[in-house]
Amino acid sequence: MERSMMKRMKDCRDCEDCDSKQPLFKFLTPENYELLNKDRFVVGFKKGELVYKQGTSFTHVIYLISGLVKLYMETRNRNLIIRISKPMEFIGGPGMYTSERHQNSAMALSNVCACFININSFKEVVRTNSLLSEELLKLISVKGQQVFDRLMSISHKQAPGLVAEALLYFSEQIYNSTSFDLNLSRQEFGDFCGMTKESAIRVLKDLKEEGIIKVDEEHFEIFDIPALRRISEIG
Amino acid sequence: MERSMMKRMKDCRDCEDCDSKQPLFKFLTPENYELLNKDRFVVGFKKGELVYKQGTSFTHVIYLISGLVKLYMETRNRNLIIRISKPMEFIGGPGMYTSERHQNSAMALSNVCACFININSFKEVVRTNSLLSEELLKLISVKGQQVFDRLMSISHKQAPGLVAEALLYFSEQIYNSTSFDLNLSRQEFGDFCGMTKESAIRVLKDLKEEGIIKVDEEHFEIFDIPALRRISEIG
DNA sequence: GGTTTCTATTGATCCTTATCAATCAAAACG
DNA sequence: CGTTTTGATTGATAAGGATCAATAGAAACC
Repeated sequence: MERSMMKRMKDCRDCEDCDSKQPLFKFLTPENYELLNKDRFVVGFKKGELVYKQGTSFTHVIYLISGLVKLYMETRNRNLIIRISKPMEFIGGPGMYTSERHQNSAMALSNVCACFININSFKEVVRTNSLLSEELLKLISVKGQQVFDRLMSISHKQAPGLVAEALLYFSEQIYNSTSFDLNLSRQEFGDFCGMTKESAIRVLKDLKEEGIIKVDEEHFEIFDIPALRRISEIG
Repeated sequence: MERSMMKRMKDCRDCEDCDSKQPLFKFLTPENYELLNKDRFVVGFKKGELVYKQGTSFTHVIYLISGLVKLYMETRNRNLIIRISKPMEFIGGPGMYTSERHQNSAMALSNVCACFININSFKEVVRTNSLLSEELLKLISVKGQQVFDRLMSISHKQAPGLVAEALLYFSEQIYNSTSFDLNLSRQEFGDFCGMTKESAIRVLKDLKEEGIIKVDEEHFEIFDIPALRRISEIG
């Protein structure tokens, strides 16, 4: 395990003093903190390890302290990556308040450190803290909206638009830079775009030849953001 | 306006005695009812009329008393019908707790009677009633899950699977019968399936020729539910 | 070090679905 | 009524991606 991850886990003795405190938690009372702290534990995952699997019981709210995680759904034929989760986010999807089962799978894309909070404690806190519960409603609504937008894109845009959108997503939402090392294989990148890896590769090649991006193995560089935005918009 | 709609509107003097009371409302206190009742009003819509339009302010939670409504998103090229809403459901989508704007449009598919509840009153009630807010979390989570499932279907299944899924949806979720008059034009049916009307029509033709369904204008009859389920599953 | 395995890439081909155009019937309209 | 308009249907064609196959290179493994 990395030194930085060890440090984080060691520091993580009390949610109230947590280095990676979620904005949502500023609404918590001392009693809330105490309850959440009781059954809480921190787990480290290595790249490629499954954090949880579609269909298993939803026993813990999982809060991502460090690293990247892919959330994806599996079907007979192909996988679809719903989104990439980054530190200070909850992962687990909408299963918490629906079926008590995970509706998707989560896999570590890098070394990951995650905090597991007992689901019953969490729900109890939400139940007794109306500020928190309103914020959680907002949070779930925003996530829901993002899935809507994904649905619109995937059902209407074609390959170049989808790849451009994906590149903008990674640049602006995940890595906050026009230059980044993508933590996904080409297969996974295709799964994220909702197409085969071959199609994704071909579009990347076109974008390279047009001088809009540079790709070398896992390293991506975006030269022309406006062009990508244009391609993403026209679909 | 229809007689039945007149009756409903006349009867709708108090939410506590509402004929079409939402399961969610059993958690309301008398004070909650009073607050919701204050600014509440009922509106009738004729088939084809817009209940609200994508991009406008989210000023009211809209509760469907009678009739069917299509919720859809519009883009440059095509529309996508997200779902059909039936009586005793809230419509409005996730906009309530996100942007204060409607993220989709709603159009009456039949004569419709809907109850408009002031959004601030509604939020105030949710804020002060933890049972209700937990139920709302569940409700929003279930809707979110359904969008996920839609996303999986549309991104992976091909035309026959999508049409079969749509027919099962209308039969089982909307009309509760294997024989029904569809309130959608062929164009709208295509928008619901996420394809062009021509493609949808061709699939319907194939299903007719295989003896799985019968279609005459807007009247649909399903003879072989298991076959549809099979087609829907294999995609 | 040599073999095996896995991933990325490219080319060729096929399948699915969108697009375009034409026809037909029903409904709306003057 | 005849005319216009609208929606449904069918056929022909084209475009976009998926699939399959082959190759190359890198990484993993004896």
